[in-house]
Amino acid sequence: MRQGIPDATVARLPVYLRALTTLAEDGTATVSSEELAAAAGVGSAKLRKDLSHLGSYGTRGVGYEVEYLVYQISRELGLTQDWRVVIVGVGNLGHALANYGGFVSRGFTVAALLDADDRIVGETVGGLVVRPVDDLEEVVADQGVHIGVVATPAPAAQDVCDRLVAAGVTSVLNFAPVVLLVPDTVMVRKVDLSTELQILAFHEQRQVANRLSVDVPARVVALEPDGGTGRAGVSP
Amino acid sequence: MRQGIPDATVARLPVYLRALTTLAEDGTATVSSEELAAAAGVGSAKLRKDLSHLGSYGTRGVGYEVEYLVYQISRELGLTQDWRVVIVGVGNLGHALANYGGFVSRGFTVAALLDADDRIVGETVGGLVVRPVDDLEEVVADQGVHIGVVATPAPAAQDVCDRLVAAGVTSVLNFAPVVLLVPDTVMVRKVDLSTELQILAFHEQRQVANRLSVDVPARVVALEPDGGTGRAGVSP
DNA sequence: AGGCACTTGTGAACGGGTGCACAAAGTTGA
DNA sequence: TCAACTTTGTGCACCCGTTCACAAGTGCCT
Repeated sequence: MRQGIPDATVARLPVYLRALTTLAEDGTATVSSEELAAAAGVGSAKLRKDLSHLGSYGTRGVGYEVEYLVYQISRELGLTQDWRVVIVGVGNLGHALANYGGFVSRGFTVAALLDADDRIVGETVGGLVVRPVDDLEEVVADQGVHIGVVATPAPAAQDVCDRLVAAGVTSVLNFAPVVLLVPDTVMVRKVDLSTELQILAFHEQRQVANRLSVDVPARVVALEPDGGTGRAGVSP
Repeated sequence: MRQGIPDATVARLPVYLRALTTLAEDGTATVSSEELAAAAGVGSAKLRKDLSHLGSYGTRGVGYEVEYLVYQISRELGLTQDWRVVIVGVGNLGHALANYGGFVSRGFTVAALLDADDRIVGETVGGLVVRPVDDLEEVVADQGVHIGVVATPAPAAQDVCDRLVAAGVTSVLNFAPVVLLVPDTVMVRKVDLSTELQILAFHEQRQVANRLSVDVPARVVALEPDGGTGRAGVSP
């Protein structure tokens, strides 16, 4: 139970945490798995199983104490300690990240902003002065940075990543549209805006296809309980 | 094979597409599953299985023709048509999105930028004049918008989403840190920066714990490395 | 023409995650 | 105290995705 929380569960814990803090702000003291699951947009069984991986923090017949659960999830995610983050690349996205309040409120501290462009270095963004990217190694070492955020243009990303890793960073959040190569001791997560849009486009296209096939003899459509890939009999 | 491409595969197609266009720019004509898989950061077997869902587009003994595969994936993702996108909320993140080149290059057109703040309305961002959020319904209808991007603060997100859906949008990309409720005919994808960081923090924490326990008899794991948040001895 | 080297496409085994359904455990009210 | 009710925690069956391993197909060289 304590041993090894499934990845899928870990990925959902922040969602639960968000829902719980909202509930706490509204003054809710306890919450049932059903309610919390609804707020988080998952099934109640899944939620209970997820939480059971952390321990037995609920009370049968009652539910979960909001504040206590917030603490337990925070602790499990490692949010009770302060993580220092360095953001490399202060373009449009870097600006957004530097000004994003969600970091600080969750126990993350932006240790520094770095950029290779002389025109940006020296500017103040989100309360921090942008420093030259050459300070990378110094910043990571002196400030004890754990997490690197890569928000550079694609061509610079791998190089920046290499330097982060060499300097001792073991987790990287990558916004650049490239696949970063790292030693397997380092964890990389990628966020790609255009990828998300393309996935949406795929489903849009399929929906459109479905809509068009509505007036087609219904026989074929009915077979697929799964909502149907709809592509009934279309041959290329 | 033609019937219903798995979600996991769809999510990877944009990655393959990116790798392929890079290869194409470098003048590569054909590529093996091994090479392409390496460039995309996945296993070669997975890549082949993914591509096999689209059809038999490879040549045994040779590999895949880059340009042809680009076309096939693009078509499957629906990128051969132009999708019109409206971005609601032109704060830091909205700015970044509006200026992001990756949209246009992939067949997405930003139809309009909307914001509720009078101080921002009228500004020109990424070549477009920001319009008041009241124009939402008009924009969606007149411009034939398919996809809505929600980049508003959390409190406004659900309302904006409702209006998008009511106006006819069937896909939503949500950057606000809330779970959007939509009818199940509408598809929502969520991108949450702080969620990603929290997942990294979890793995960081665990790595640190592992490092510490290397030279310690394994039993001691139960100790809290966490610098005394107080609640150490709480028993249920 | 025939063998060799290479690469795709896929059947089959495997593993992890999801959802159901229910027993266990706690609460409330009489 | 006891019975009725609520809600958690979990065993189990199922499903989807991943990985392995290999037969089948293709080009090249002799």
